[in-house]
Amino acid sequence: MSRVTIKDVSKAARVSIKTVSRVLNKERYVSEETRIRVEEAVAQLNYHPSLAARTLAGHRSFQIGLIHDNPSPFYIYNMQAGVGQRCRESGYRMIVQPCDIAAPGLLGDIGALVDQVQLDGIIVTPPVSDSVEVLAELERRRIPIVRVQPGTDLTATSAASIDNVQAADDMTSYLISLGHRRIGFVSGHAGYAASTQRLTGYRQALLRAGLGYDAALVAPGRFDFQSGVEAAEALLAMDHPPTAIFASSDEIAAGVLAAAHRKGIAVPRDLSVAGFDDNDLAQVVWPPLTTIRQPVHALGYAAADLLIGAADRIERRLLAHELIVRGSTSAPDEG
Amino acid sequence: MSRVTIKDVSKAARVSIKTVSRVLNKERYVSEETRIRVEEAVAQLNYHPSLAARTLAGHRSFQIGLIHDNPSPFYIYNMQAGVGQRCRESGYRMIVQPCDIAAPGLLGDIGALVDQVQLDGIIVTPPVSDSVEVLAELERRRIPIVRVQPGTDLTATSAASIDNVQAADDMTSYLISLGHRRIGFVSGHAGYAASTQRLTGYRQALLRAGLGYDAALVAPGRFDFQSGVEAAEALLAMDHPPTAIFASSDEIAAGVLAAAHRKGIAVPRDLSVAGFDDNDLAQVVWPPLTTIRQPVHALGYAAADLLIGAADRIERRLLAHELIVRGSTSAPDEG
DNA sequence: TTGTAAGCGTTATCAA
DNA sequence: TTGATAACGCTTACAA
Repeated sequence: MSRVTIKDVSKAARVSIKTVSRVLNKERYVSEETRIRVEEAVAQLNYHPSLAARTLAGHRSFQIGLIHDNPSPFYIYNMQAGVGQRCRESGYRMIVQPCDIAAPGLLGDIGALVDQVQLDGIIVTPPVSDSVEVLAELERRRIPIVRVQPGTDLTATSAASIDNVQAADDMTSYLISLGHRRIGFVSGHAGYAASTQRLTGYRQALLRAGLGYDAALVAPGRFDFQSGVEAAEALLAMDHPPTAIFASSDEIAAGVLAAAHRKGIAVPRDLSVAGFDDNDLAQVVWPPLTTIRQPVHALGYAAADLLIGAADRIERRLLAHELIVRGSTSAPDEG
Repeated sequence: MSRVTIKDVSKAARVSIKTVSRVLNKERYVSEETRIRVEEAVAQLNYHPSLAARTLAGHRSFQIGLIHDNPSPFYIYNMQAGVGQRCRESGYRMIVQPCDIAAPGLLGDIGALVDQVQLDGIIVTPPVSDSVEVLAELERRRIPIVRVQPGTDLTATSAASIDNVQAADDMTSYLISLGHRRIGFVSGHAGYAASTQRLTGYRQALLRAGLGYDAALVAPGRFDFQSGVEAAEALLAMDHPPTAIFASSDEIAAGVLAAAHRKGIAVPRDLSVAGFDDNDLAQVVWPPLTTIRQPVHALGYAAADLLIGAADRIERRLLAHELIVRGSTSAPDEG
């Protein structure tokens, strides 16, 4: 039951260890005949090279890290699905490290992860992607970084994003096309870049349509259910309440719907509710909601792809909204 | 910018490499004075031992795998949080591998993971935890396995579970204590062990209370929203409709609530709705729902703990329902 | 209690 | 196009 090593393969294929290594790493200068013999031996013995040995001897670990401190299970789930898919395609492993951005040992934990595992690259999702401390710690280690949806220092690292402004503009334009003239807006949490971007898109669409921007129609939210309830109650209590409300997240949208129901307002007949579908949440529970899907899976795939390589092969057609993918040249080659 | 090695530490502490290794591994026979000197050097140099080298030289990789094919983001999120927490406590890394239980290459993928990474142990969540093929593949590799909520072959491996029967019994008893005499039940998906267990608990509580078990009050569900809607419509259309409905999952419960609203039935005044809170979903959107919390985070923690050791230290008080934790003796020691 | 030397299974270097 | 040999950074014998 002991391990099958490269030596066993080399014996079975009657070549040197180095030649097996060449085949494994798809190096050039291996004759077709030799390659086939080696590959047969590999399959025959069910050989899997030791990652530890490859890491120690070479300069790649075939492992990438995914760091997050995100309260949304849906986001994490889809992100991991995308990153995981891209990893599997190239034989990489995904090391997931949930973290607490406010924890005192955070920097140490991340540093330890990078050093101990010798990660080939690391993906950070919001809000960690905008932590200057974390970014500084990672940069000191000269490890390829990809930030997902960075809100600041957009050109500092590789990044994968969607265009929140455009998406919010599209949704607002859609509501306008339905005939709405007074469209309320519930914003996201103050500190998040996405909040500002979505508001910008909303405003931009209104102005372009000649409807004007009325600050009274914008209520503050916090990306959660309760803030949606509160914001909707305020908006619906106005003298001239909006006929449509655009929520900055689906949890907010669910809260808006709940508030409308409480007031006996029919959705979508008397009130159109639209929202970003970050969480798949509202769609499941509340079909009357109109949503813009945030392609988190594709974001994860693109992020991993920037690390693993072959960024050109991204299937952009998968996306509800165009990804903005910026690559760095320091990404390692595919293995 | 090159790596800090054990050699650098040994020089700084003026001891041999082996002594540093002893301190790192908390071996005995190191004088207090030496240990302190080494630890200072480690901190000073910000030294992190190479996992690859430790794995290659030793017989531990300090990495455990978490395999899942579960459509519930909440489940995955909480599971990872629990496993991740336990890993961090002992310097282990968590390798997450989402999979498709129906994919042809599944067994090969899992085998490759175990062999390449030399995992110290592996955690499998439902429904993978009941796949005989996967379990056989893992057992061939003699790797410590922990199954979460196994439905079959309960004694085949280490496992972490909650008592679904007891939890459903408790919830049903609670509804009875509220005065309900006709309590509907919406079951989960047919193939899942949890479905049967929850139904058993429901029935058991009814019989004990002398209310009798009426199969007409049991409607089939599939753990999702839509099946909850359909089941509730059927139950509420009966000549003597139930005054309470116990849903086997929170998504079902959300569907039940939606159906009740559509019929103009007030919840919880005219209809009590109860459900398992697997997803945190219903609690967020619908406060009138009574739920039994499934302590997924604790399940993950316990599962990782079985692998990493020190099973005794589990905080059982965290749990809504007692965990059933069965350990094997093959778990590696803490590092 | 501490140190020396021989691996662990790969890749990198250099030679053939 | 191939192969020998020295790393890689650590742990495990085995000595001292």
